[in-house]
Amino acid sequence: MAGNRAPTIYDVARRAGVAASTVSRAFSRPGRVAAGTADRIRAAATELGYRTNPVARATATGRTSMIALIVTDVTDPATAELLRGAQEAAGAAGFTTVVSDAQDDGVPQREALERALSTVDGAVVAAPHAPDTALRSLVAQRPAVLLDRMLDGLPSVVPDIADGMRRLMAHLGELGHEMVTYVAGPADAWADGMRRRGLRQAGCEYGVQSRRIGPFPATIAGGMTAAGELLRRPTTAVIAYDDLIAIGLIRALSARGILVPQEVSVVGFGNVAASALITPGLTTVASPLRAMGALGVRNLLGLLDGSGSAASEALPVRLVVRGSTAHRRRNPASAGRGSLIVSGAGSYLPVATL
Amino acid sequence: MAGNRAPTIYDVARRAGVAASTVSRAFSRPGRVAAGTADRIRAAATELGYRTNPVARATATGRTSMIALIVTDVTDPATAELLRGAQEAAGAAGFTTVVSDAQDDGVPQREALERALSTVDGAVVAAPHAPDTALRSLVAQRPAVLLDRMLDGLPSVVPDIADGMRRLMAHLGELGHEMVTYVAGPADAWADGMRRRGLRQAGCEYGVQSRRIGPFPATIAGGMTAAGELLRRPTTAVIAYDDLIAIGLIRALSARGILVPQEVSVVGFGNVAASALITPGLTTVASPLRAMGALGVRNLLGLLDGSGSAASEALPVRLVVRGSTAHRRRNPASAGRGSLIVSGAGSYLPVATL
DNA sequence: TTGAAAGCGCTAACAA
DNA sequence: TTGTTAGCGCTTTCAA
Repeated sequence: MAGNRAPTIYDVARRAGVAASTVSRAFSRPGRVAAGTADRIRAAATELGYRTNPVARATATGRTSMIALIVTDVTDPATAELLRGAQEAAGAAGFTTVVSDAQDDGVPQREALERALSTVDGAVVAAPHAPDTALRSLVAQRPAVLLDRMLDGLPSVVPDIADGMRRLMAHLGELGHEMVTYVAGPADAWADGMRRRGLRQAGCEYGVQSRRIGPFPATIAGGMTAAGELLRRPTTAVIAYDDLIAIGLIRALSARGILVPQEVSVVGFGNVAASALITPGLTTVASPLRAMGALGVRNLLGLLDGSGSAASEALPVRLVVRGSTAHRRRNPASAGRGSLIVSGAGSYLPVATL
Repeated sequence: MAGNRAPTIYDVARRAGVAASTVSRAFSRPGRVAAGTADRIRAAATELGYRTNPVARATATGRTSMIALIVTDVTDPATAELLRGAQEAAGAAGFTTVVSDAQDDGVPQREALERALSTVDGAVVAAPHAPDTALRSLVAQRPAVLLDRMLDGLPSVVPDIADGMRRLMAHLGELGHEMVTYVAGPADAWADGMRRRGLRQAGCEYGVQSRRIGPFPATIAGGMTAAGELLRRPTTAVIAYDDLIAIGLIRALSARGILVPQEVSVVGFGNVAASALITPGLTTVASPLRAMGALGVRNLLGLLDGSGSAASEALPVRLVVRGSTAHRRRNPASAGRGSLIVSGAGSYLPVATL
């Protein structure tokens, strides 16, 4: 028995009666080898149980066919969807994915990130709150495309937030709301800036006023905190930075006896699984997460083989209407207890049909 | 300018005035080199911005310092926790993680899995429903440890299901339930068998009868289906195979006007995030997912460097009591039922405690 | 403790 | 179309 090590191209070459380089060609660029020869080689390979060794190939070519998926929180449901899309696209293109959980750029993770980065050809990065500088230093090391965030001229794939905001405003406007409160997410988040801008524009467009509270952390706890502030500044409709905040909001509001959506409508961004599970279901803007992950990878791959442009793309979103939004009440039934309804602003609302 | 390629040990060697092999030693096994020399080398390395090349090292040693995390569903919240724990442990040990989403062993993914497998030193596998044969062929290729599932003598890390069942039974028994219905998960799932066995044992121990319906898919939809069958065979307490089924059950039951927990108590397994979000909150058995992921990796690493045993370990679970369980009603108020529930929207049900 | 030299398995000119 | 021949950057005997 000739040792137990895995067979190499040399073993295959000997058995097929060709040179090792021919075997290499047969696998790395089929077509560059005569059909008959290729058949013999394939036959020999399967007999021997030969499998190409990606590591050896990588040393020789300098390309590993691996890409890093760098995220700040694997446990975030949105991240998971992004990952799935990215993995599918990578797998389809023959690439293996290394996922690195950078956990908000914590110091201990830095080393792991560096390690991961040095073995991949490029990276797809979903790090909504990472500091710009961190991203820049990352991009300096390897080609990368950003997910769910834009930065300078760096290639990225994002949802069309402005359009999402427009749909939200249209929806809320139809329901008779004349003013909405935006519960802001982390101040450094690119998405937060986009939502604010979208809010202003859509507000003009649909004649809906807006004001803002926050920032709050993009978590359920953050939303619960925000609810406190909301109580002091009544409103009939709130747009939360994301689903998690919206969920926290709904929970805290409900706990205090405020009816959602009867007294206040709440909407979010994201359409995470939990938004369909809570009571009432959350009306939200759904980002095409899976598609974003996949497109991010495809764009990165295009960048790597030079066939792609380093452009940014905004993918269409869709409005998912659930139970957390309702028509603005003319006469709040809950007059007795600390209602959230704004009585003022002078104007009586036109009651549209539901 | 000497080209823009990354510096190698040769560059460092020249600058430090030593041989390349000495530089190699300085990084791969410090201590095997004189302190002064090591200092010079380190200095030269940082000046040049040298970083070890993991790929080259891997060709030379045959070990990549990467491990695969093979899962069947990245979007499953439990999987995400497992991943996080595994990643932390791997990172701490200087290992990079490749995650492969095998998606229930679908054919197209097979190739991606093979690719991933051939670049790693070993694998941690969280594939609750994968066929035994798939696991065996996997383990034949690389050392592996199973998560949340046992198979033969393969090393694995699992939760202490029997104990979880005991706690559940004790809890339900205290609440006056004399008979529970177990809503089974996939028949081929190892965990399902364990739950059934645990159920029998704990039933004896606490004098609680049990019967079983199913199997059902371990999804919310599966739970909703199960609810239909449950209606035909009334019960005061149900133990679901997992949280997802339990959630589906609660939703479907509520939608039909059955009060949880007043008319029927429902418990699950897993303590996924959503179980705290639904109304009522789900009483469930929490597995130490993060710890399991981490331990799985550590055990794998032990296996790889020969310092570990190929044993299986069961980690302690804990009972999380929320609003979905209550004392058994003497006289079920089925009279006015249905009218009490506003399906999907109302805030009549008590808001679960977090 | 250090250096010289031979690989690891593959790819990529360059020739034939 | 195929073979020859250098590497890729690192580790690892084996000597010195």
